[in-house]
Amino acid sequence: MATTLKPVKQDIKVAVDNVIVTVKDGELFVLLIQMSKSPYKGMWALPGGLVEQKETLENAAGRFLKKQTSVSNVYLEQLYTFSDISRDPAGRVITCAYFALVPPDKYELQTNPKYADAQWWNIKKLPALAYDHEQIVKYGKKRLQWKLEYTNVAWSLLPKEFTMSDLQEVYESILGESLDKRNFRKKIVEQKMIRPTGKKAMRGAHRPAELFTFRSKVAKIIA
Amino acid sequence: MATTLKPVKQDIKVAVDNVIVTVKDGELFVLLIQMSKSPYKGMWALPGGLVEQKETLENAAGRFLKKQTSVSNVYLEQLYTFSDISRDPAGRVITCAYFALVPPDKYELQTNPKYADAQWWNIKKLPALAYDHEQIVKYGKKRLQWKLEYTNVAWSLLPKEFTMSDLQEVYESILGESLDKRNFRKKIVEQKMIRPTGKKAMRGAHRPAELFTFRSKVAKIIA
DNA sequence: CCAAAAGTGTTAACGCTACACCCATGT
DNA sequence: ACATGGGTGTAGCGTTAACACTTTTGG
Repeated sequence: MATTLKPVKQDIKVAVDNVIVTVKDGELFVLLIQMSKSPYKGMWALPGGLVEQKETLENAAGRFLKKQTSVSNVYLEQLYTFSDISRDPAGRVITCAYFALVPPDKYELQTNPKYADAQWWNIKKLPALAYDHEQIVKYGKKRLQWKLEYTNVAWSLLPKEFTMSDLQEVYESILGESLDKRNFRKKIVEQKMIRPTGKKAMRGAHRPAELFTFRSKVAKIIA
Repeated sequence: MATTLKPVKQDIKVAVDNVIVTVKDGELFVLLIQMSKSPYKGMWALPGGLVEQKETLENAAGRFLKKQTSVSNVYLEQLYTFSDISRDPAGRVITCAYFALVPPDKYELQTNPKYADAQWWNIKKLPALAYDHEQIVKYGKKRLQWKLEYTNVAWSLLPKEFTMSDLQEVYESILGESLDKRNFRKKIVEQKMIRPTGKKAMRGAHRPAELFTFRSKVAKIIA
């Protein structure tokens, strides 16, 4: 690489955008903010913004994540860097997309005065998005599906303790298909990702379900 | 994303670096250039450089690839964007790494006066690399191994016509393990990636081998 | 005729899929 | 007692992995 940094006429701004995902009621949701200024006033977009001079892309993504959801210590992964020349009408901006997985018991949406609104949107029913954000969301969804099959990322979308059905629901909502209960349990048990807590979940007029917890909250390849 | 482009004090340079890979004699090779200026004078590094104001990252990667190898129309994929604050001692530079697969019959190394030298290095015996380039090469190698198993990228590393053994050699050198001849052929034939040309390769004192060619030179997921 | 790589099938183990009934609880 | 979700086993099928000999050429 030849970054001899003689006066170069490069003036490209660097941003990050987060695809923040959670699962509620068996459906996948993405966090979007509503833009309050033109040219995309009123439209929805991924939360993000410019990187600061002295922070890494990952730090920037974490910073914006915290600003919107007040969570930290969640799964955060770089997705892809988008660089179309006219992706931002306001100037030359490239954006590095991250995706974050937020468990349903943890987040609290922040009302940021800078944006008109912030809301979870069902990923199947998204509004029109600003910039190239529709493309980014699609990319993120696909990556999540891959990750789910080959790693233990699912832990990032569940509370500390959960039932086998909760876990299966997460898989089904991400993969978009229903799975066989017995085969699912068998696969999960074989992988040794989770451990029974001994406790039971009493959730209504039926047999209580065993509660599990993840053995390790570190990303691991299980395939 | 809030790129309202009010005067921001962001001054981050954006570069690309290429992990250009080929296979020769059953071994994986990476193209490195030798730096002619301090602070890394004499050390080896990945070919790359700053992105121009009006080009995408992918275009920039293609441009540097062509400069070094005089090839175009080869497989080129974005790897990851590296952004450590002090990864470049000369200033704040983030780099988007790409990897390129070059077939052995196609390239011609360009002698670029800007660099002391450019050479193929066996990936198992790399010299000390400048910047964070060792990390980038490792990352690229891992990605290539994944891609090989789930897609038909191998076409990018072979000449138009090749024998089954040539193909197997590519797989073995990337995966770093030897494969069973019969099972390998069976798998490849089932995947329908290749087609016999009817021709034979006469390469010495042994039975001639059938020559094959790829049906499609477009990246496809085959798993 | 000898050396060298090409080409070819079968079997056993394993993993994946499909599938139906009983259990524990609240009302 | 009934409605609701929780929990369990097995058999068939397809896929993968292991394994050795014959063929065709050049020297």
